Parts: sequence; structure tokens; C-alpha cells
Amino acid sequence: MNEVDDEARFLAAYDLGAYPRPSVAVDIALLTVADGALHAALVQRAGHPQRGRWALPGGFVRPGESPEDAVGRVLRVKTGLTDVYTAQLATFGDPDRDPRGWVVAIAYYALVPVDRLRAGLTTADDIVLARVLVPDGTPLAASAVAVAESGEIPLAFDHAAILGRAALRVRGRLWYAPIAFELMPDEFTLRDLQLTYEALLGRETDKNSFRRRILASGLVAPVGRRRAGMRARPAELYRFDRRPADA
Amino acid sequence: MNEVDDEARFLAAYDLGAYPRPSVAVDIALLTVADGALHAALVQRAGHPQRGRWALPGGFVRPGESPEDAVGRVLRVKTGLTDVYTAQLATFGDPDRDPRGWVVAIAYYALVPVDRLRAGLTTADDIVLARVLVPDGTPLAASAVAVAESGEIPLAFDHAAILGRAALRVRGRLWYAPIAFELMPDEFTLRDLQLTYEALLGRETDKNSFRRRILASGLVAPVGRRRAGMRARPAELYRFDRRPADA
DNA sequence: AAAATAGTGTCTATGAGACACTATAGT
DNA sequence: ACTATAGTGTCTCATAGACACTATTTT
Repeated sequence: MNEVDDEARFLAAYDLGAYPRPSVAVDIALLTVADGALHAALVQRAGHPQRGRWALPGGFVRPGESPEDAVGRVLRVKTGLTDVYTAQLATFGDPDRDPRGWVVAIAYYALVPVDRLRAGLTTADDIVLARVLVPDGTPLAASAVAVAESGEIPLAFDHAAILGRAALRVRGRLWYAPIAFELMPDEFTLRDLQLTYEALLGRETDKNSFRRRILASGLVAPVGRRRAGMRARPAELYRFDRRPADA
Repeated sequence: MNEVDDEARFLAAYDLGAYPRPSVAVDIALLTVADGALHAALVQRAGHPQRGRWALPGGFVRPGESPEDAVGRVLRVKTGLTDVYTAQLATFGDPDRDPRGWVVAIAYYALVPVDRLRAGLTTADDIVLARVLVPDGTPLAASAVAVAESGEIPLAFDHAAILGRAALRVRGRLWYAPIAFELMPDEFTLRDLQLTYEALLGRETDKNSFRRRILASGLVAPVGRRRAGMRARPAELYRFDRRPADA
């Protein structure tokens, strides 16, 4: 009997189910920049547990589905969005993190321009855009605070920690990966882009320095038009140039 | 009836088990630097599936256990090591990644000085230290290649991809987090440290530049002794200074 | 003395912050 | 003409690579 048949027979008889298994969910820090500040989409929990509290959009991963698939499904169902930039953040598996029982959450962050996000949110009213305050002087494992007009919003489960980690991750990757462009409309001015960077970084940056870096990166290409109608000199419009900067 | 009682009653009756759940495992890229090169600990699979192939040490997460707990347990059982630096890498949840069925793997990387690792491996002989080749010019999702004296070692499941990601993660964090010290003995020379950096980076660095950076970082403190017995001028010994560089 | 390794001096290139300056639109 | 915003010139400072040099030990 050869090894391949042997393995095939083994697999047919194999039963993973002998051991207890956790539920696996995805939770998504769906981020955008609005009014010059970082915001996250939050859904109000309709049922128990933690009814009435606000949570990151999420859901259980279904059989035959990859976690990335689940993220796409959750975003589509809860916000109507497709083709959103998403990246894995971290996995939270503390056995006590969810009062319903053993739930391992794979956390993702997603970035989408405000306008697209707002368009999706008009349909559902159990979902809001809340401003995210990242406590500064943040080392690691810093919890974010979500704020709406009504004041601070209490988050469910460990979602404040996830949100904080997501904000810090985005901040840390900002200069190394072209993720800020995921938050921009198709055409934007360098000033717009700088405001997005500043919102994500939580601090101001020098104008000239910023322009040099962006233009030198080659990630941006002028469209050849300018944005008029403002009350001063019109700014050149740019678009994100996805080309991998070929040699 | 108040909200708290309501929620308590709900939780008592709640059954997560209505939905199918995956098994959740941890896989550990246990890394060290030996002979001036990155190495990983690999265990030979005793049973099916993929019997005879080499895999990262790993195991299923048990009920009541956090993934970090599971990592600690696996390291203790398979290598005898405790107090090892570990950090989460990423979670791999593709439904087809394991032929046994639906297994979500939370991948970690762990760093340990060679001497400690070798001491642990002497007890078990189904575990080896294999050199890790990270294909250069690596963008992302680069698979590593494990090499032993006998030549290239075929890895089980998606472990080559995990190992590649781990190597790149360590490389990327090297200058931003004091992780290289996790690979050093208690006392070391700056030359030793530089060789470790070079092994992880996969390239040489300038001696003077390296010394300036390390000494300026304040992460290192001279012990006040030197290492003699070499065939030239003895080098000053340093130790890792974990103090958070107080103001 | 020669070899080998530890450790330093110093030049240059690069890149980012600071900030004053010029340019061009609307009113 | 005035104001507001876009865009540039240029100085300084910090950091890292290059590389030659000095220092100290073993043989």
C-alpha cells in the first residue's frame, strides 16, 4: 500500500470534531476621514448581549468561507459597500472576551472614502459614523474612544481596544504603504491628501515637506486639471497612480 | 425587569453551537540565528496528514485557553522552553488550507537565543533546526525555503508561506523594536549583535553606523568587562538594558 | 613584528522640518 | 487692491553609509 492511498484513507476517516471548537468571527474597524478627523462606522447592537451598545461591524465566519470572504460579506450586507480596501489587523482569542461564550475574533481594518461610506449608510440607520479619539502618547494596546454629537459612545466587548489598535496600525503604515489613497476620491488636491494624512497622524505636517515626499514617491499623477470655484488660487488635481513604479 | 437581569437570562439560554465552527490552532515560527543565518525549528509530522513532511510546531487551542496560552504550552511541550518572546503574526483561515478540514491557524513568531533552543532540542529528535532562505526581492506573501544538510526540506500545509511572512515581519520590525536582543545571550559584544542583525536582514551593514545607532538607542549597557581569549583585541561586553529610557 | 579584530574620525548624501517667499485665483 | 490659498526656494539639522584611520590584543 503506498503512502498516498494511506493518507487518503486516513483523511476520509479523520474527525476533527472530537475536540471542542470556538466560534470564529470577523470584526471590522471600518475607518474613514471626515471633517479632518478619523471616524469609524459603528453599529448599534439590536439584541443581547450588550444590547444598545455600539460595536464594530462583524459576523461569524461560515463554513467554506475564508475570513476575507466573511469580511466582504459583512461589509456588503451592513453597509452596501464592495471593493473596499481591507487588511488583517490581529486576532483576539481571550476566552472571556465575549459573554456568549468562546468566540475568536479576527480583526480587520477597512478604509473607504467618506462619500462612499456615507452613501452606504443612508440606507441603514442603526449604523453611525463616530469620531475616533486615539489617546496620544500611545504605546501599545491603547483603547480608542468613540465620540458622537451626543458625547462619548460606549463600545461593546473589546472593540475599543481593537479600534485603538487599528488606528495605530494605520498611523504606523501611513508612510510605508499607499493606504491614505484608499480614503481619497478619484481626484484630489495635494492639500486634500495632506489633510487626510494629518487626520490619520493626529498632528500637522509641513506643507513643503509633505509635497516633496508625495511627489517624489511617484504614487500620484496630475490629471491636468485644476479645482476652481474656491475663493483663491485653484489647486492642481491629482489621482492615485497604482503603477508599481516600473524600473 | 431591568436590563441587567434581562441580559443575564439571555446569556444563560444562549447557544453558540447552532452554527458550525472551525478548529483553531496556533502555529509558531520559532526562529533563531545560528552560524550567521536565520534558522527555524521544524518538527517532522509523525502521523497523517502529510506524514514525514516538516511543519512548524503547533497545536489546537483548548477550551478556556487563550491563543497565547496555547503558544506557551506548545513551546513548553515540544521544546522545553519557557519565557520565550512571542508575537502574533497573522491568522490563516482559508478553508482549504488543511486537508483534515476547517482549521483556522493563528500564526506566531517566537525568538530565542540559539543556545537555549539547542538545549531544548537535545531531548527530542523529531525536531530540527533548519536554515531559512527568504527569497530576496520579496514583496509580500513570499514563501520561505527551509534547508538542512540534506538539502531543501518540504514543508507541510501553508507553513512555507507562514515562515516567509515571519521572516519578513522580523526584518521589518528589527530597527523599530528591540527584538534582536531576544536572540542574544545575556552578555554579548556589539560585533555579535551586528552579526545577528545582518543575519536577520540578509545583508551587511556598516560597522560604525551600526555602533552609533545601537549606542544612541540606549537599549544597551556595558557590563564593564571584555571578552578575551579571541585572537585579537578583546571586545567590550554589553547587556540588553530593558529600561524604558526614562525621561 | 605581524595579524587580527575592536573601536573612532570624518566626509558626504539624503531627507525632512522650518519658514519665508512668490503665484494666481476670487471678491 | 486685498485676501486667501497654491506652490517654491532655501537653510538647517539629523541620520546613515563609506571608508580610512587608530588601538589593543594574540601569536
